[in-house]
Amino acid sequence: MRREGLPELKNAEKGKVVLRFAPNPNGPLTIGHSRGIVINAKFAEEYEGKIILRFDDTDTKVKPPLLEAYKWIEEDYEWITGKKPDVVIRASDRMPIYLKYAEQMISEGFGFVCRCSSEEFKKLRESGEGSPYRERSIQENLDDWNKMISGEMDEGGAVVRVKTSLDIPNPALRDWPALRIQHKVHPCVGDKYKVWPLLDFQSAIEDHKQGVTHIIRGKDLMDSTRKQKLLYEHFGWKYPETLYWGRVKLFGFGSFSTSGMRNSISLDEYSGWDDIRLPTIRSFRRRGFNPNSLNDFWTDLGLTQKDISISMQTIESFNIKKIDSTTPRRSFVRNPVELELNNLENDSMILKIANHPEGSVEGHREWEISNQNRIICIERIDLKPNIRLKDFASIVIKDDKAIIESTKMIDKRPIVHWLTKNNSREAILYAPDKEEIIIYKGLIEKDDILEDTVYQLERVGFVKIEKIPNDGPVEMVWLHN
RNA sequence: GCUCGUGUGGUGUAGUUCGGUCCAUCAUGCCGCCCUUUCGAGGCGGCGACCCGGGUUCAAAUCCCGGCACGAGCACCA
Repeated sequence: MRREGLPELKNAEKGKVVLRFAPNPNGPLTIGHSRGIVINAKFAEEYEGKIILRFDDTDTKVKPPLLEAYKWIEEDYEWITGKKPDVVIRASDRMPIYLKYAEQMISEGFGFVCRCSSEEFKKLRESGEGSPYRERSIQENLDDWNKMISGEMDEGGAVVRVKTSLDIPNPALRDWPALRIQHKVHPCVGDKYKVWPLLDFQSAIEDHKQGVTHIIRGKDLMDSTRKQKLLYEHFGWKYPETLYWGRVKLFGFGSFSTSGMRNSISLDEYSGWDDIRLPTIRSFRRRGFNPNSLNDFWTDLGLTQKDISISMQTIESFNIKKIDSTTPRRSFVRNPVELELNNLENDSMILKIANHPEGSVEGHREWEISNQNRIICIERIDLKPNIRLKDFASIVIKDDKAIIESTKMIDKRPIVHWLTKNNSREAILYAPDKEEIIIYKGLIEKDDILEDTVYQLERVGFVKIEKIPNDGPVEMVWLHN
């Protein structure tokens, strides 16, 4: 039995599945995030469920939210899935809820305020001891809690912990921290809150409030699941089904973290979040990737807990399959050499060049060749005595003359792409190469090109034309071979 | 160190729940051929893997035991 696509969801009822995708809005989405979007969207489609886009923006210090990123992420999401999420929420909007549950936790004695420093607690945890603050009275805890939320207590002065058994073998789970003090201004809600929940707490509460039935997350969050289950037991809630995926590394891209990219961009090492060297969704979109190929790619990878390394070539091959038949061909001559056509059969003629060799893109371009218009350009690298100008004629090159031998295919000489000088204009192609951008200068067809359109430049590769200015060169960005 | 997870061809992936139909699937990659007026696409063929060692069994990728390797968590990040 061979399985196609994704595995089945446990305890999933059609129409009742609720999923969520929860990024940190400290930057736009990367190609790595797109896995979460694609997989969740796929499951939502299969089970007729809904997806919540939740912004986990409860850290103002280490990964401060970027105000613009909320909008960007919604755009990125929509680009990938072709639709909007069913629900969009921001954790920062829902602070009263989290604080209320935190207080309930303390009042009912399964949470406590711990005044240990992180170093102190680390030592205690290692030796299997509990915090000296864990056995204080509920009233003492509540008093400290009020100092925390009023702003009386300094950052680092205390955290709220979820009380667990100290006998749990996994040290990561013991008395785990749920909320901490952060006085820094939040770009959305200002300085209203002095205490912010940590991911494990905020996410646990919110998943319950939203009725999330299935969580799909990275396996680095396995201990999060375990911590949250402990919290759910305290509250008497039922924890969602949970699935995990492993780490994905993209060959060809170094390790990019959102905060790292943010820093590099602020240092002008990159032109912006859509810099063609960056593995962001915005960059992929800019370069002309088809979002459906991302869907096919991640679905093909499926959902495994293995840590994997993927070649960009694999993603690209999915994209080629998606776009090849609908992408018009054009001619781009790098390092052009001018030649004068000789031996024309007619004084004037119009060449019809198909937009696509298989005809899957309708139409053609018309190139005029005449006695007055007989200068052509080919790439310097193609400068050989006997070549064939694609779709036109076999020629012999002598000095700067291209002497037509025949318009018929008379032998198997190399076929090269070319242009008439009259129908050409300057163009620049920007291609990412690791940390560099390689610039190719050349000539492109003057007519029949459109901005924001993906073309396959014959014998070069797929590109997107970004700008066709009135003056100056056409600007193009590299997609792939 | 403690805890958790993962190990199928170059890269991914199916099969592992209920052992036989698996001399192991599919994709990508690489090689060759065909087709094609692109170094693209398409077609055909080929290459190449069950981490290791024991055990159970008529039979093990699949079950058991023991190693090994890799990754993650043990943050007042997400």
